[in-house]
Amino acid sequence: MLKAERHQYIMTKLVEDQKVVTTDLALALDLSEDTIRRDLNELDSKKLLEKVYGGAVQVSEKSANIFDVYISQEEQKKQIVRKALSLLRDDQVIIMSGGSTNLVFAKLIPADLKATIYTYSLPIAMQLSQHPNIDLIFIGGKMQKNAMVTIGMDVIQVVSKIKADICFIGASSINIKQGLTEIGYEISIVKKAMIEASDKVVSMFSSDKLDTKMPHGVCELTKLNTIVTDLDPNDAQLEEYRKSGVFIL
Amino acid sequence: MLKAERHQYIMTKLVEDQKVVTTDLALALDLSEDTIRRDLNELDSKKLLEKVYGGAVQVSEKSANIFDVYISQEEQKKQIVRKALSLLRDDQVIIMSGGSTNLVFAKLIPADLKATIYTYSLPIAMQLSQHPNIDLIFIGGKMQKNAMVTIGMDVIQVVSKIKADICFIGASSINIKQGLTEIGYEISIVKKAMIEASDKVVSMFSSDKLDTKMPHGVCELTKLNTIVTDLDPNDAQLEEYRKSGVFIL
DNA sequence: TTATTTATTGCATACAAATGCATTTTTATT
DNA sequence: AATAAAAATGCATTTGTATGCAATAAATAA
Repeated sequence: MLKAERHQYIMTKLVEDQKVVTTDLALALDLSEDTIRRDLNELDSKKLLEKVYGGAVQVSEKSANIFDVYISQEEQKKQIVRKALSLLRDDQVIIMSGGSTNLVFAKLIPADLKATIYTYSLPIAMQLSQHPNIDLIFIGGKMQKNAMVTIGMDVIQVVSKIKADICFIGASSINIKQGLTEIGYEISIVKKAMIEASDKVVSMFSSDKLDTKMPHGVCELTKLNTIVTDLDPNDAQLEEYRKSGVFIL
Repeated sequence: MLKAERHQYIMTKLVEDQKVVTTDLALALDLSEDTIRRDLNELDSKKLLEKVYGGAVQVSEKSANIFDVYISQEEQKKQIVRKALSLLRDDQVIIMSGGSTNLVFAKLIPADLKATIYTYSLPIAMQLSQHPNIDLIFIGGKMQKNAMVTIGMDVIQVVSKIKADICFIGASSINIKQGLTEIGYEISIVKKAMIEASDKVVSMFSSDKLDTKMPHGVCELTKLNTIVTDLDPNDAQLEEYRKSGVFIL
């Protein structure tokens, strides 16, 4: 009896009885329990069943929701993005980068805003697809799976053809000298293209990103029209940024 | 009796009665109260119920998430797609359309499969972005927000340049004369392009789609290599489809 | 074909999990 | 505060599991 046959038998039995017991299978198939256990582990790793102590059961119905995106310090981020809502106007063409701050922003966009939004972030697109009045365009390409954004030349090509009124760029790091910097090269390129494509550039980030740097430059501070943080615009921490001429919300 | 079964029993009982009592369960399952308590504590730590003095009660309804995608008759769909898993091979280039059946399929793709998958469905991309070994390419364009898929010329252009080994197409309707048909014109066009781009065409759908029609044609039955339904391949309902030469899984 | 490698299987052994019982601690109720 | 029920804790026993190893079967190369 081939292994594949055995697996088929086990899966059939599992559907019939909702469960299988290691010892029963060993008896029925005339094999050692070891072999059965190895089979069950193999099927488990393929997510075809769930191995449990003594046998296996069908894959659990609940299937943990993949679509839950955890947002750290959501309250703080809400405070930031609420300020940025004042920058929105009807009929704008908007580009949004990824990042959890932008995701929170997307959640809070008023239901009556009519606008066209380009994004390359999967969670942001999911969020905006719930919005009744937004024309949503997803910028396709190869997915960077952990960040759930598309990257690469396809993205650059599309972005560079957009003529947007405003773009909202998340920030990994920002400081006076280098301006915006990113940990990933590819993301930095995409953000450069976003900035070129937009009349107005807004960056939202929490204050712990201030005065930090990453390897890949995105743009000088002077390219930014507006930055939005959790701090009061007059906060001492923002002194140098104020001097650079960027508008602080 | 496996522990998993017991937990299942407890959860069922909990839904029926809104509560469970330690001593009753011990009696009903013929186990010591200690074991029941350990079970209840375990389920509590998994947030599946709330342990209280003397037993356990239901956990308060968890908040509905925007990202929750409701799948009707998920069990039936699982049965369908499980059959289709046998069509997957390492190193295939795959195109997947949208639809909840395909979403269920995406969930069940074994973790060790290495493949490249193109899709234009947001939920499917979210799902596949969790998969460790799949190269995922999202096909961008204007979002059709209710279906959470991209549509339009951008999609067609990308799809028509793909050379795929296999495509998985959801079906709105299928019948002998017209073959696959769709309610939306744009989706029908995209699906046509998918079929052209793929060596092998697979369509998965539940049997209630059989012998129904929609306004926009996608393809004749003969263009399909394989169809997968919840029915047994030899079911009388599939008689005419068998005659058409399409392989039925 | 034969030789070599690789995968599969069963066994022995050490290890971990599950369970019930006795005992102590905690909790709810009067 | 007193009491009875429930829960926690430590322990012994049973049962299931992981691991290395050897024998065998299957696949691949020469």
